[in-house]
Amino acid sequence: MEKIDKKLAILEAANKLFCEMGYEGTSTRQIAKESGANMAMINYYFGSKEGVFIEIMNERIENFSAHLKIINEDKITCLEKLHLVIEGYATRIFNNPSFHKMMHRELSLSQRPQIYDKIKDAMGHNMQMIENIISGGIDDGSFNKVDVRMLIGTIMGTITNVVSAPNKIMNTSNMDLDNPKDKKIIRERTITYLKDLTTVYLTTKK
Amino acid sequence: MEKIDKKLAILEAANKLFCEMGYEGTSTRQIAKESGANMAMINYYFGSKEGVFIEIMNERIENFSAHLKIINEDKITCLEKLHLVIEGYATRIFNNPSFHKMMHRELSLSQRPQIYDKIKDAMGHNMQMIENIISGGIDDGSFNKVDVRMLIGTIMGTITNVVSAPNKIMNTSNMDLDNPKDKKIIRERTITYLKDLTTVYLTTKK
DNA sequence: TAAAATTAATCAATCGTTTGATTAACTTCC
DNA sequence: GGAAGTTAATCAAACGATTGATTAATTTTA
Repeated sequence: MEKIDKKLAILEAANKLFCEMGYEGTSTRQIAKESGANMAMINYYFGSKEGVFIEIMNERIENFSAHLKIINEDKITCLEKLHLVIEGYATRIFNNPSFHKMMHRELSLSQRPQIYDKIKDAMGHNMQMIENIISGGIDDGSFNKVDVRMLIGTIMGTITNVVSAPNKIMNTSNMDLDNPKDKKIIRERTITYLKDLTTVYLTTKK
Repeated sequence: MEKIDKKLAILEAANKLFCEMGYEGTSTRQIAKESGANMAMINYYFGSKEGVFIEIMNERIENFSAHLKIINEDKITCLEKLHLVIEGYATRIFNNPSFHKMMHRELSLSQRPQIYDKIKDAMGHNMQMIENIISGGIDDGSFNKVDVRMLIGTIMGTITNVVSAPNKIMNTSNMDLDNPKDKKIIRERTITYLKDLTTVYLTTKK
């Protein structure tokens, strides 16, 4: 036997290709070539091309969901909690923008039901957690009474929008999220803005 | 003999299928079957499958851009202008959510460069117009000094987010954007929220 | 009747998947 | 301890199906 990590190699290659080319746009032959594995290994390990996709998704979503749980237990104000969530959420997405784009692509296509449900569940879970934070602030009077789920949609949607078209936000044509320096600039600007927006909207006395 | 325009029939069928199944996920044979035309007619009229796609995109984007131009000439306050833009933008997108999703799919995949550039140009043009409105408000002192392009990203991103996962926003599991009644409820809630958000954020005196 | 529109048939290429054979490492048994 | 048996891993080749595109023949239109 040569290598035992061929399975991992396939997952990594497939992940990269799915992000870049999309699911339909990636062939099993490309995955095999990129990973250095034989084509048959894909079906041998994962049953099918879709099996590879599902495994990648499951892994990522688990990993993603785990993060938010910690914040809600800290003994800090609701606004500080929310700002921690924004920071964490933005950091995660900016660290892997292409995967985040692929997730939304899957969500908007709603072809593979297994994946579709998985993503929606994960997103729903995250939303519920953020909703608890904001609702907590409203209940104790520190936040204005706002449309909570819409505000969550704003936070997520703004970040997604920046990630999918960073140059449109930055108004320059050579910003690149793959460049660490550029990425940091864009991410920090996004976080600063979202903190300001939520603070004003949630705590301004009319 | 049925004397309906086959060229138009192909465009309509392709548009529907591309929205539902994605570009790669749609075959020329499906388009032919759905439109009632022969497969060869697709290449006869449009040269290629991609030719069909590009024609659909060009048509839509032109149509979309035309709308925003009117508003900026009205003799109303900047805030009223912005709210008109929000209404118009939301209404457009909610009237054709599947096309809007397809546009973002294309944008996130950046495969077909011709299409990619077209979308980015159109979006950039729209953003510039909205930016002028908000910047105008900031200049005449009626708006706070905010991160203008980020705020535009918020408006667009929030709407996109609602469209791509309406049930997550509405916190119900049976909302359907294809149902006119549901669509109206979701759209109005989105517009109301965005008007409130922008008003508070732009006009609150600190 | 010439041009335009439409058709069925076919093209080479590529798709995801499956096959049967081979390799290397570990178990079992005498 | 070494031959025999068992296992998972890997491979090249081929599978049938489908892809987008093209051909050549036919029909419709003007």
